[in-house]
Formats: sequence, structure tokens, C-alpha cells
Amino acid sequence: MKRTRLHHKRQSNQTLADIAKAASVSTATVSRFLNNPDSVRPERAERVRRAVAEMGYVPNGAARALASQRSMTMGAVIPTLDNAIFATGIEAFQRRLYESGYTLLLASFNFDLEEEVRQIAALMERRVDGMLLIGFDHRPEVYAKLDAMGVPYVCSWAFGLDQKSPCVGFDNRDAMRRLTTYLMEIGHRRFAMLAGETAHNDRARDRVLGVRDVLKSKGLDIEADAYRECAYSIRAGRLAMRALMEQSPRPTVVMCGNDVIAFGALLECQSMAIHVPGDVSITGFDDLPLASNLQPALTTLRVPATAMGLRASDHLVSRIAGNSVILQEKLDVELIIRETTAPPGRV
Amino acid sequence: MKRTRLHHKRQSNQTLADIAKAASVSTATVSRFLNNPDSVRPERAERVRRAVAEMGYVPNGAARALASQRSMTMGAVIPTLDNAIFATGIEAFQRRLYESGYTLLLASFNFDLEEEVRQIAALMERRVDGMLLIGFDHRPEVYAKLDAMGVPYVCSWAFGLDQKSPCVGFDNRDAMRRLTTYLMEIGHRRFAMLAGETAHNDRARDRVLGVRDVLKSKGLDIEADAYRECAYSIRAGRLAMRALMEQSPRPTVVMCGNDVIAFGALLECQSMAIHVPGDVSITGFDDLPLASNLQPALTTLRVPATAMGLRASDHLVSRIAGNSVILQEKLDVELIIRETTAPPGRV
DNA sequence: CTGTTAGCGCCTTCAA
DNA sequence: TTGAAGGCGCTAACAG
Repeated sequence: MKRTRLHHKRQSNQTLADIAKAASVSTATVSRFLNNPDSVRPERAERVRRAVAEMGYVPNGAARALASQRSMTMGAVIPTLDNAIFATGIEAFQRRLYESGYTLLLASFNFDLEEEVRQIAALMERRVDGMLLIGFDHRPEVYAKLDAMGVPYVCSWAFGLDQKSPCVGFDNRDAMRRLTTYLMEIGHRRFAMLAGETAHNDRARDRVLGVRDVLKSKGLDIEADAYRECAYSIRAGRLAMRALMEQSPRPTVVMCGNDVIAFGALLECQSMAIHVPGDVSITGFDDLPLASNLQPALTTLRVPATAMGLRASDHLVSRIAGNSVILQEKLDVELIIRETTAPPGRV
Repeated sequence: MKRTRLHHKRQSNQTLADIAKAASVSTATVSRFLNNPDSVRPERAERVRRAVAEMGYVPNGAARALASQRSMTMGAVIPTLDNAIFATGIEAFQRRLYESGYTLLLASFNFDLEEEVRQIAALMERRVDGMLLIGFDHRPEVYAKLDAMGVPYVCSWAFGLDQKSPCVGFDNRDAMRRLTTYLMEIGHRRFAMLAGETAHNDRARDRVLGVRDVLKSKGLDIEADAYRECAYSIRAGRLAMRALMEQSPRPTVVMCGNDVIAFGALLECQSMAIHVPGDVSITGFDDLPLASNLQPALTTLRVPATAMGLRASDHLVSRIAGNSVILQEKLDVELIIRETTAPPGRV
């Protein structure tokens, strides 16, 4: 393969002044035309329009941002793109932003809150007009800096009236309560949980709390050795499930922190020849596309990832525009009962 | 939920001048300290460092970009984030960019090339210093604009020496040739293909060509009714697979455009009680984490998504820095033979 | 509705 | 090594 030095002579692009001259108007008029076409008399607007088209003019966003104090750019800092549910949410967020004239600056921090601080700092330097965060668990300096700089932000993927932060999300705890209640109703009593790692992760923590809320109200709990935390990966789910099922007595149901862990659990059962739901029931969280396609199809909670991305975008755009918004918006999580859950069999 | 109007008084942040005053130096010195600390005498550097820390100074990226003509921002325009393999590549790309001081501007276009033109235009306005594209199929105006503005770009997810564009990718066609050759070696002759949609998608097209290359060299081909295109989704894969298997004679092997389609095909076989690989072999492309976990585990081609993201970042950063780079870099695709392929059974 | 004219905050010669 | 000063390209009063 040949190595070559390419000289990228950053072309001296056209500027507003060039267009103004070509169209025989002032730079102010060109600027107005660009930002609010109707404020320019049709005849001259047409002249400007043509000059812009002919000269292939591309406005300089940096200059625009500096002068207007708005970058038309929005930041999002997420744990990882490797989890499909985040990817879906971000996809929707970006699409909606674009429709509103904004561009997405994206960063991920791999569930490391210190790294998140740095990524957020980088976005603040780029002067994002608003910021999307996941959950409420963030280093205090994050909130401090965001407030100090007056950057509007919204937390998603979670909801809590006790929180002071604006949010567009769903109630992880309540969702898990509903699922747990259902499981108890069909007769389960011996619960196990394969939770996501709860350190620095309020969503994972709330999901565990939701399960415990319901169990405790009936005088039950998850036994110490029936509770495990693992990474959000199929492999981690499999390993944890295997360890769990090698104990006895076995639980009658295993609730997983998300669908990916549940996939791992389910797959491991297949290779251990443990029948689901005959021998053990399994539940997930998210409702990824795969959940409904696996055999048996996964009982889970449907997270409104797309709706959340859209609403979060609208929330930020509205606030920046100075409009009133719902400060804490709660979206619904749907309980999806499929085939991996059934009343407990032989006790 | 209460609606509230939040007034985000865009705080009048500190500027270079404020820091300069506090540290009793000129703005030039502060600027130098920020961009090249060693060019400032230690004693004064320390004064500046302290002022910056105490005052919580955050440089204004827009001003910096305007003055330096570099935004320290890189664009990426991808088909969709909903395909895990893209998400993985972008994740790596972003991480590496960050290490080099760049921030990622991300846009997706849902496989619609007109939409891609618009998304790219938006990124060009934001004055990205470089751009990552997927594949070679783009509207001519994209290349024209990129060249006219002197924005370095690199195409990924594909490789072709006949292409004039810089790229960091892999050879889709050759990869499929290898897989097809293997299938013929173990005895297959009746091939079917569930390709991705090939219109405006050179990667999907190349994968089909690769299969045909090998078949034709043996005087074979994919029969017309054994070739179908479908979206990259489990559902589309299932539907296409069902239609395919309702015909007769059935193919002995079904090659899929990617793993997601293959998952659909495999799952559909399960619900149709068609044994894989006994009744039919199935292959994928990508090697998503799920591929090795399904039962039977999927035979597929491993795409170096992470490596590609890293290399693409390095490529762009190097070129911007004026260093020489490998203009067309080819990464390897690994043939992963697992359990969904076997010699054809009953003929 | 349109033109004139200050900046926006920082970088980068140029001289010292 | 440092400071002074002129832009970078655009927006947003302000006047007309």
C-alpha cells in the first residue's frame, strides 16, 4: 500500500462578504436572508439565493456561533453505544435534533463517571447549546459546571420526582415492581436476580429496588447467593446464570437487569438443558428486537427508547427557545409477557 | 407534571482576557499556555494555570475555531446506529478521536443518500476538520463539496483499489468469495442468498458479487427465485427465509447479507422445524456477539469494526496534521466457521 | 426593509 | 519568551 502525503489546502471559502458583493447587497442582508428569508424583499432575496447557489457558499458555523452565542449543536454523553437500546435512543435523538436545525456531538464514557466528566468538559468547550445525560448518577462537578455555564441539560432513562434535575425518562423502579408483582401473582416465591452493575448507575439500582420493594412487602427477599451483578453482555449473563443454576435450591425465576443479560441467561439454559420456563422463568428489561424473536420469546419491559430520544430533543430545543416545558416528563414502560415466564413447576 | 419556564441566562463566561488580567499576563501568553504550555516560562505558566483553575475558565471553542481555522471536531455520517456493527465502529472511532483531542459530530441517514447529502451539508457548516463516510456509494455532490471545501474524508466498511477515495476498510467481495469457496468445498451446489438491499449500497452489492464470482467460476449461479433482498432486520430476515423455504427444491445453503438477517433466517427455521445445518446451512456477515452464542452458533465473517474505527480516526488525524498516511488501508476479515454450516444432507 | 458598524473570544504574526 | 494588535466570518443593534 502506498503512503502518500495529501495536502489539504483548506480552501479559502467564500464568506458572507463575497456573497454580498456578488448580489450587490450588504452583508447584513445576506445574513438576514440566511436566517430569516422572509425579512428580505423577494427580489433581493432571489439575488442572494442565486449568488449563494452559484458560489456554493457554506456558512461558517464557528463565526456564526461566536457572533450569535449559539452553536446550534447539542451534546449527548452516554455510557456506551454497544448497548442497542442506547443506540436506538440516540438515533432518534439525533434525527429530531436535525429537524430542529441542531447537530449532535456525541461522546461515550464506558460507565466510568470520571471519564464522563472529561467527555462532558470537551463538549462544553465546543459550546453545545444543551446536553443529554443518561440517568441521575453523575459527579457533582458535572452539575456544577453545567449550571455555572448555564447549559440546559436533561437526564433521560430515568425518572424521579425527588430528583431536582430536569428529565425525560421512565421509572425503572416502578417498572420492576410491576413485573415482580406479576411474577408473584403467578406463584413465584424463590427469586434470583442478575442485575447490571449498580455502582454509579441509578437505573440498575432502581431496578433492583423495585424487585425488593415487592418481595419485602410479602415478607420475602432475594437471597444473598441468588443476587449477582454482571456487565451488560451476553457472555457475562451466561457466566452468571451458570453459577446461579449450579446452586441449590434453584430459584424458580431469574430477573435480569436488561435483555442482553437475559439473552445470556436463556442461552446458557439451553446449553445446560434447563427448560425455560418449565424449570425456571427468566425476565429481561428493554425489549430489544431479539426479545420477541427468540424461542421461547422473552418476557420483558418495553423501554420507550425512541420516544425518549424524540422527547428529550424537543425538551432541550424548547427550553433553549425560551418556551415552557414539562420539567420532569415520565414515559410509560410496558409490561410484555411472553413465553419465558410461567407459574413455577415442580417445587 | 408542572410546566415551567426555565430562564437559562447563558452566563457571561470568563474569557481569555479575564484570565490574563487575573494572572497579570497578556492574552497571548494565556493562549500560548493553553495550546503549548512549554512555550511559557514555568513561573508565569503556574500563575496562569492557577487563574484558569480558580476561575473555572472554559475556552470558547467557537472563537478558537474561528481564529485557528480548525474546529477540533470530526464528522461521521452513517446509515444507522440501529445496526450494532456500526455502533461498535463508531464507538471506537469516537474514543480514539477523543484521545487525539477531537470531538465527534454524528449524523445518520437511514440508507437514504439524499438525506446523507443534507446531513453532510450540516456537518460541513459546523466546519468539521475531517469526515468519516461508510462505503463508496455517495452522491457526486458529496465528493464535490468535500473536495471543494478541502475537508479530508475517509471511506470505511469497504475497500477497493479501483476507488479513488481514501479508505480504511475491508474487501466485502473477497470476503464473500472465501466463504462461498468454503461452502462449495464442503459440497454445496444449490445456493440461495438473502442479500441486504443493494441499491445505493456498494457493500451489499459487493457481497453478492463475491458469491457469484465463485459460483460462476464453477458454472453455477444463484437461481432467480433463490435470491432475495431484504432490510437488515430480524423480521425481514424471517419473512424472506420463510418465503424461500416454501419453495422447492430448497437450497442447501442460504447466505445472508449480514448477521441480523441470518439471525432472522435461523430463528425462522426453528419455528418451521427446519433443522440447521441438517436441512439447510446458513451463513452471516459481521460476527456480532450473538452469532457465537446462538444455538447452533452462526458461521460468519468477522468484520474488524473496532479496528476500523480506530484506524479511521488515526488516518484523519494524521492527514490533518500533515503526516503521510496509507491512502487505502485494507483490514482483514476472518472466516469464522461454526455450527450453522455442514455438508448438504439428503439431496 | 436595508446598510453601517461594532463586537463575539481567540490565535498568530510581528516586534521587542 | 512576551505583548500588542489585527483579523477570523458572522450577527445584531442602531439608524435611516
